[in-house]
Amino acid sequence: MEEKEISQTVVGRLPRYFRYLGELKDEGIERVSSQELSDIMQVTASQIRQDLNNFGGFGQQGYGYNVGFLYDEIGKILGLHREHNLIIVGAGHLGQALVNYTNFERRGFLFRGIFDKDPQVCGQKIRGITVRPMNEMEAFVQENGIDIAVLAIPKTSAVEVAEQLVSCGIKGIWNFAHVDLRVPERIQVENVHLSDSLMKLSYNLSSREDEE
Amino acid sequence: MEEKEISQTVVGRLPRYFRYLGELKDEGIERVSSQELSDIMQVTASQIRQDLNNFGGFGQQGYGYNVGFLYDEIGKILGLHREHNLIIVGAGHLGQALVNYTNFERRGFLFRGIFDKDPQVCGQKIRGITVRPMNEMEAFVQENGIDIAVLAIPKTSAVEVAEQLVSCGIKGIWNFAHVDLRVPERIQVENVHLSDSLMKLSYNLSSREDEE
DNA sequence: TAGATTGTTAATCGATTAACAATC
DNA sequence: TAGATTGTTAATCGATTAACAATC
Repeated sequence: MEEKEISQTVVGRLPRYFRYLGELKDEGIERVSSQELSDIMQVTASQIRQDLNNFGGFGQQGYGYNVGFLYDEIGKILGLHREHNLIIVGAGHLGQALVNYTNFERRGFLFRGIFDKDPQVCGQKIRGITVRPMNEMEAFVQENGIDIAVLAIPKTSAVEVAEQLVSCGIKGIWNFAHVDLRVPERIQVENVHLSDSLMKLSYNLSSREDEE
Repeated sequence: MEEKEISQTVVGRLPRYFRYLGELKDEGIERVSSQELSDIMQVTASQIRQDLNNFGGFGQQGYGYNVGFLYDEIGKILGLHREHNLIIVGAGHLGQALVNYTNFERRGFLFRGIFDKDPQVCGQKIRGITVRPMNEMEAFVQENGIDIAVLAIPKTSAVEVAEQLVSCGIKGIWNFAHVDLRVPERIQVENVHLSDSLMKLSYNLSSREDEE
């Protein structure tokens, strides 16, 4: 389907376009030019046009882009037109926070199961979803068409759990554990390394001080 | 102090170097060459040398890099040799998850206060830290030398809270709200847009399918 | 000294911006 | 038709990789 491979740099910008277009749509705005979007989003109009043209000509010369149409198209590109079945591994604070964050569901990311190794936690319900023991995970993934697993566990167990998930056919891993997972190329991994992010902030604070 | 501005691309890689060097150090390994590190980290040796040389010559020809020394140096570059005083705004699930994540503390990021607009939540303690009402926030920041604020609140209130924080002298904002904050240039903002991250994963899952 | 490996310059590659012809 | 704005090519800029002289 895809002609050329799209760079991750471009992919990383798509959600932001999607967000701003959604806001414009909510405001009832029907059309937008790359220049107008450029002013709002603080990126160059040129970059916007280049980015969008990776996926096809969504605009019209002399008119610009139809907000609703472009919003829907980017949504489709991002795969938001279909539902994803997710499980969360790790029912700690972070796992709970993610389950309770309803915005994911609105975008079609549906939490189907929660797993935890702690027998004390198993059986409890989080937002209506029962926490299950780890030994039920692999069967659950296969029986419920789970495509994404969220790793909200310490790095010590993440590598092993990732291997289990791969072996039972998971397609994507949203990894909050602070390790780089080595998985077959067909498996998509998206890392959220919170402490890396905080260190970046720390660096920028220090370097700013140095300038003064 | 800094000679030239370091690109955010390079800065973004530093925490990862730091992590791997920490692991080598824990294993008792004393020296490492850029080539060895390259094999472990799956980046080119050339990039490692270029990145490190942005900050000075940490290695020695014919020998490589001293693991402990390089680890400490990168730590200093990242500003981890000094303590940071943080507050969390928003005592919801995410805010609680962050407070309970002890690794930040180990790196010198100390949570000094938690704030929430819900009177029901105020007065409660999370990991020994009392949740305070929002109207105490500005004074608290000034009186306790808070340099970083963590925004774990919905986007609807994030813009306003960010303005308050800026006005009372915050230096950095770790922003988990799904908005782009517009703050003066001197303020550092580091965004964690979880839904953007999930959408990226979703895109990569879809594009992978298309290839098959 | 010989071998190893850095620091650094030069070459390549990719991403961003500028420019403009195509066209609505 | 005239004006506006895209889609796209060309120019620039920055980041990555390769190569190698410096040096431990």
